[in-house]
Amino acid sequence: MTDENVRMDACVLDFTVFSQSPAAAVTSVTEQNQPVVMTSGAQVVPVKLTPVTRPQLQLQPQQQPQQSQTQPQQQQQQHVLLMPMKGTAAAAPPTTHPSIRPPKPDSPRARSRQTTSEVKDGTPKKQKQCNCKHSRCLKLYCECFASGIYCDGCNCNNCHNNVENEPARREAVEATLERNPHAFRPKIASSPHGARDNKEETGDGLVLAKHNKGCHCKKSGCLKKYCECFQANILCSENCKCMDCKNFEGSEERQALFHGDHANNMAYLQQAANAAITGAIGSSGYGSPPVTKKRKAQELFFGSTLKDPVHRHGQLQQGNHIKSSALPSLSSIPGPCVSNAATVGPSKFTYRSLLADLIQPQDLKELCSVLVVYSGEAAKMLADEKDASQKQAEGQTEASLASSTQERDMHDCCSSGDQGEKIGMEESSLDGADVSKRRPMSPGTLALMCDESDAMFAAAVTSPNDLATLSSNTSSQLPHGQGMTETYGEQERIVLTKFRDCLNRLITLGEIKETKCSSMVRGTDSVDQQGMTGNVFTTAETRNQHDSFNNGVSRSSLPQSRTTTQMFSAVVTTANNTALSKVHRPDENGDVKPKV
DNA sequence: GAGTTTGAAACT
DNA sequence: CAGTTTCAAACTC
Repeated sequence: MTDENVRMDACVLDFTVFSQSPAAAVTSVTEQNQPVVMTSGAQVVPVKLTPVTRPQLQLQPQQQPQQSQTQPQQQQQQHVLLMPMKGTAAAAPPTTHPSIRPPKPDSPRARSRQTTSEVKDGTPKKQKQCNCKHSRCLKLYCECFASGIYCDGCNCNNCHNNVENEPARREAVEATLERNPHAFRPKIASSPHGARDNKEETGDGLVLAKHNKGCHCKKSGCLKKYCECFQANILCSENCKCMDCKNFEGSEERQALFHGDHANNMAYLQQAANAAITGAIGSSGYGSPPVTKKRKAQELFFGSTLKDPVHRHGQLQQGNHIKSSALPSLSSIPGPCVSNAATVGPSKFTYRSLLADLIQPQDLKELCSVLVVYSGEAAKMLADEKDASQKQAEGQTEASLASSTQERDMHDCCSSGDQGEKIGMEESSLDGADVSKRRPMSPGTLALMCDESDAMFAAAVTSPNDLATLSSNTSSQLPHGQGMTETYGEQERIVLTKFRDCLNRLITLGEIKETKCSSMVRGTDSVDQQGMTGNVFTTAETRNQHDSFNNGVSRSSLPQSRTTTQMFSAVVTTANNTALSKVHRPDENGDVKPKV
């Protein structure tokens, strides 16, 4: 038995850490400093669960030799069964970062079901329970077992996935791992480190992770939850061996499925899915009595008509390309593209994010600028409050020097082609005496200021004066010494608070838009699909409503970012009345007023 | 709620 | 490794 690593997650066991050094001891703790049990062999690991998870299970004392701390009873916890790994570190998936790891289904079948069943409309719901009858919940058929947790309150028969049958369960774990050392590893590659490489947000909010093994769907078109990819809300990838796949970006069937209000139009959506699948099957001939259900049938379609039955997914664009020969409406969609109403055509559904026309790149830029300004203001405020006398003692010379230094730093940072590397280089280079000569900005501020493209930032800060003022406001007011960390914390708190306000407003806008869209879908049987195409707010009614957010100004006369801009402005206004009311705001003098 | 469909897992 | 069977969830009626 080799060592294995497990990282605690708020809800489920994250097997991605198996990629870490096998010898590395697990040192993770829960938010409540709950230790992670880390030994060889199958283990019982206490895991703090989110409120949606199951009630706490009893631990076998002998199985938690390192668990010396008493679990707080008020905390709902789940004991995740650590699976023995047999030297699988080499083939482990990318590592993840706890802070940015997205909600990830360890097993698409198991985890995504949990996710979707637990949280709906923001209301936590009880975790799905298995109904195993013949597997004793000791095979991967069992969601609980596959998820590495004990069955608890399930509807299973002859369940052995519990503490009482821990030996049997352990055997089953080992047997499973013997068959497939990666059995308990996440099937969805969702490494944050590689997030920018293999994951990205599509226009409709879909996360482009990859299923490690890929699905093998034949009949569902990968548009039903039978499909692990679909269930995990990811697109099929080149790893998939699915037939007649419609779960690729640009797929109008998929867009039709996702279009509209997910929660309130499931029947509609499913009907759309069925129509899409049925239509595709009919056109492809797959729906006709198949000679065999096996994949040999693929060969019948190869080159015969329209379908590449194997690799017909968006990433490869193979299927899209082939299918487009029969679907001219899609033929103009180049590569992995975001759906475009103009190219899809007036009679086709096209899904777009409800926020698609609310958020523009320049809005993000402006938001960053606003937050940077707030960061500077916060620093200034704190500096004034905490260290007024000290700052005066230090004199203006040093402050000026630091300001100019910081200005240069920021400019260098933001002029760099690779901001991330630049930051890293700066951080590493500041290990020595250099660090004492500079006044580093708050990490959050640095991230805000540097984690955006040069062009965006340059556009946000339209003049060198702005840049200088920003940088000086951001850091030059900071006192030296131990107050720095405290200041950073407060600085980041304020910035994050403002950012949260922005997101809340964005959510509100999206919800309103969503409500309008869904009512549109439900309210009429003859939905103008053209109106639904590309922009869910292209009907007169919704446009008018949307315009209400623009203070009555005709949307056609507005930049599309207007709503977001107003949102940011509202945040600024709010902040003026709250946390930063005491702060001398540069924009009051018109110097560093955010471009919002 | 029963029956069917589906595809992953398990098995041969 | 491919084909077949088993299994439980998803889905349909």
